[in-house]
Amino acid sequence: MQAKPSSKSVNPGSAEDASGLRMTRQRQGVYRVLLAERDHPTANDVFMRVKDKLPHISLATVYNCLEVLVEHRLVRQVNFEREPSRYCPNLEEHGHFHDQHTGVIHDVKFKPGVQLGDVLDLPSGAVIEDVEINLRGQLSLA
Amino acid sequence: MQAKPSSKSVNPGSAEDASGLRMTRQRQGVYRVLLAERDHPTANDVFMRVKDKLPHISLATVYNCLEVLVEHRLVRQVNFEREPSRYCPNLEEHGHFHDQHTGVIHDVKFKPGVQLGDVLDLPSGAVIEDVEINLRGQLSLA
DNA sequence: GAATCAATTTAGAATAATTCTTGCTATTGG
DNA sequence: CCAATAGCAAGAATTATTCTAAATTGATTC
Ligand SMILES: [Mn+2]
Ligand SMILES: [Mn+2]
Ligand SMILES: [Zn+2]
Ligand SMILES: [Zn+2]
Repeated sequence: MQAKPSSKSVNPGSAEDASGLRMTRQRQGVYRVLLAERDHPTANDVFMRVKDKLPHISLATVYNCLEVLVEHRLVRQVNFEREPSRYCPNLEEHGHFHDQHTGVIHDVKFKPGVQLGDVLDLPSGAVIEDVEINLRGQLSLA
Repeated sequence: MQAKPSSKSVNPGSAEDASGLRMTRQRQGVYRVLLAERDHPTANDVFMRVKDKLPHISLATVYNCLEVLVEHRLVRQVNFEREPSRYCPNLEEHGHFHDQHTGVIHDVKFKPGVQLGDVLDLPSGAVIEDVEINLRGQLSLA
């Protein structure tokens, strides 16, 4: 259990979001990199990109920032097979299509009104916290 | 390119399946372990179980066997987050539900007649080779 | 059955993404 | 300003998996 430091007024003048995330320069930088190009970069990709703005940032910090952004649900972590994790700022529920020809990962929207239970034979009493849909294939030009 | 050794008759007396997989003692043992308990064991789980029958088998061999069984589609590899890979002998198309309370992974069937394209807004021209659906949550007794 | 020779197995080393440790710095609230 | 807490950086550690190299197996041919 964690004793939260008492703050009477709601963080006056502090750069925290509603959930108490402190938006440091590094977290800001990492988050901006993710928003800038929505191409699902790896931690190392993010590291290389964020160095432009923050030349002294470390890879460990990039991992820390990504972790905290994921925990606070500003970003989603995407895992394909056993490849390095990728990160995605798209907060709508969506899946991913990995084009194995180009290597590009595309967001895939759910059709409106579709319920998981319409599609899958869920164990009775299952409370789903997280859904992950990953597709692999190719884009044929035809 | 691989020159296949010429065999006039179709492998008389050899223990190969149709696709040319040689069913060695080790591969047999690994495969049997997977069929015996359909609980999605890790490579290391398989290693520990198969040792009963093959005390000299190595972990590297278990990995090799699993890889070749996956390539030959006798077994599926299941990845949750960044946890160790798990292996599943259920060849029907299905998803997985990870009960985070018990740690058990349940197979989840697709409802009959459901097409991926009914549910997802696939990129046009996408040819899907592989579908992976992973759910995380809990089973409430209610 | 023996010779051949590629496929397989094994033990151990190597790899690589990620996590951990530790000492330092920055920020917060008082 | 002070004390407490949170965050950062550098490098070490972890660990699932893959690789290497040498020994073994076993299918095919003689
Ligand atoms: Mn890729
Ligand atoms: Mn688990
Ligand atoms: Zn995405
Ligand atoms: Zn399964």
